[in-house]
Amino acid sequence: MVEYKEVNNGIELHNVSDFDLKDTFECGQCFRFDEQEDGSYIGVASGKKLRIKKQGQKIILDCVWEDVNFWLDFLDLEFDYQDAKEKLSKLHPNLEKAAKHAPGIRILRQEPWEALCSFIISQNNNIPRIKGIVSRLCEYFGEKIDDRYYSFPDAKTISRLSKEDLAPLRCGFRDKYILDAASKVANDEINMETIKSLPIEQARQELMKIKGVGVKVADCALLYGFHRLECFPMDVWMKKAMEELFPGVVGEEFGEHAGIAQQYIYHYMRNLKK
DNA sequence: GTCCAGGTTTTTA
DNA sequence: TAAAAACATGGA
Repeated sequence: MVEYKEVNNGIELHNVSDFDLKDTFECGQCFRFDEQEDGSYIGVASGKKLRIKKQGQKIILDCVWEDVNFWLDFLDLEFDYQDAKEKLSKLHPNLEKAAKHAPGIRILRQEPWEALCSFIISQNNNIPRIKGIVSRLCEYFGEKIDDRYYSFPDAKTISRLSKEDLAPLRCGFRDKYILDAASKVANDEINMETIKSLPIEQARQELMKIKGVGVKVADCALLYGFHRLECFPMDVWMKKAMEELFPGVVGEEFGEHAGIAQQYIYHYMRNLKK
């Protein structure tokens, strides 16, 4: 169990291991946490703002006291990643290598709608531009938290917009996909609550009713937005990684925690290229 | 100017 | 049915 106490500059966490800020926030799973000059990260989730930093071995949260449990959950700090890593590492030597490359990754529990919308924007796009579009989406249509930060606009808000309204986002052809997703979620044609407990293939099919959502975007939404760890999203990087590092292996073979393996591998592959 | 980016849809053969 | 091409935008 993670424990915490109030200290002079925030809330100090105890009993946290297998967690690194850079590994977690820069492994490609989220687009709304940015590193600050002092090495801390600031981001927003569910309309709440968090500043988080490492001080020596200690993690310090800067947030409202009442939100601590929300952030512990969001950061997935109660899950035993060491155990998961040990089990995954036994499956393949290259998976062990990948896990050691970014041992502090945790799969964030992002909001379903935000994850879905973000990964619709991600298609045929690069990460800096995805972050820019998501940032403008929040700035234009989210609710103001302070002078610099905004919430992620909900589906109902976006469903009332037109392509013209979305023009300043400069998201290109993805505008119609965002609007289709927003209207289907807002009018309950697709129920996010229901999807949470649906068998994985049915959940995938539900999300794929949205224009612009194929298998990969659906899997990303399920893994990052619904915390369905059995999902193993395959993008161009993962396809390359599987060919080169795991010939003859398919993602399902990594089992109930395949999604965690996917993050280790994705991050590892991208850093190999540099 | 060309190529490419955490894909998907549409068109073509 | 399967393989190309198109899709907006912007940085390299």
